[in-house]
Amino acid sequence: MTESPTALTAIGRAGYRLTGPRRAVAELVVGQEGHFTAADLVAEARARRLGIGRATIFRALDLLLELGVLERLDLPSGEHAYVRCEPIHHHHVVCSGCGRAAEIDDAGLRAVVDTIAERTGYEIDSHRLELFGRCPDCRARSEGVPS
Amino acid sequence: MTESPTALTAIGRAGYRLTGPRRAVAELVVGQEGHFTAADLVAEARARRLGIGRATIFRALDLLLELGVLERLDLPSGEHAYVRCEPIHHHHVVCSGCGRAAEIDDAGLRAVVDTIAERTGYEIDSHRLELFGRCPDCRARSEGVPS
DNA sequence: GTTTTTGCAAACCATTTGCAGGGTC
DNA sequence: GACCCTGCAAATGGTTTGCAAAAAC
Repeated sequence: MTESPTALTAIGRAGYRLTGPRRAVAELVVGQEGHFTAADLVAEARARRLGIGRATIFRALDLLLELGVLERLDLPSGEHAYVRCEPIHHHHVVCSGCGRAAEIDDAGLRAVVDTIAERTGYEIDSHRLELFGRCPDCRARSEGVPS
Repeated sequence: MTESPTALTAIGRAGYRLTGPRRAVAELVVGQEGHFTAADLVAEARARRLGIGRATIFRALDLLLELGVLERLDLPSGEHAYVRCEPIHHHHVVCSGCGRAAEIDDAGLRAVVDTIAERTGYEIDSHRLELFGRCPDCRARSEGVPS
């Protein structure tokens, strides 16, 4: 169940130095349940007295983004948050209750993108789909009362 | 071809006061070709010596967002930008060349969202799809040289 | 030993807010 | 005339940067 190796080996393999602070940030990231902000990590690092500076956390996040271990989310509120993800899939359903994110595969989206490209004449390089809702757990927690 | 009325009548109809600064911002917005940032408008307002403060511009943008005349985009860079749009459609293809955005309708997306809801068990409240690519004009401008 | 990385603090940028004066309905 | 809106300047919050010391290779 250790997912840290993914992040850590990615760092090493990419030719970046495997330093203490980076390990620490990777661990913090792995410990996050749902989505989280840079500020969350900064706070947690301080709370645990890890002695890691803001800047280092931001730099580590950038690195993890670049390696595809994390993805940056833009929440409806405009906040920037991050979620862990597999380096391949690239869409998430984010729970507005607990912040947890589920990864989703194509689900027919490619066809939609192709349709749009055709209709608009644009050559589409990239896209981002973000979905927001309530996860099964959060629904169960509140739906026991059917009015 | 005047699109200003849309924005202006929307403001009035919604019960907000139709003031000089708001008119001015609406005009600036209408004059934008592609997407733009709040900073762009601030700079332009200052260049034209309109005497409108930053705060007012931000407040006017919020208003236009609320009225559905504008939509906020999160560019791949993480920047916040705005585009004019019809109050109904809610997805855009943004040109990375000129910044112009085309609106797109469903194009099968609803089915995709339903599929995702079914597969993940999430109850999906909202979603955001942003596409980035090159518009026909920008493609034509550079594609004259087929290798 | 060389090069990368870190921590700190200051700088920076975008956005928000408090408030007195001015404009709109 | 009452209330909404504006400008200003200061506060805020998030992110970046410069640089000397420390760590990794």
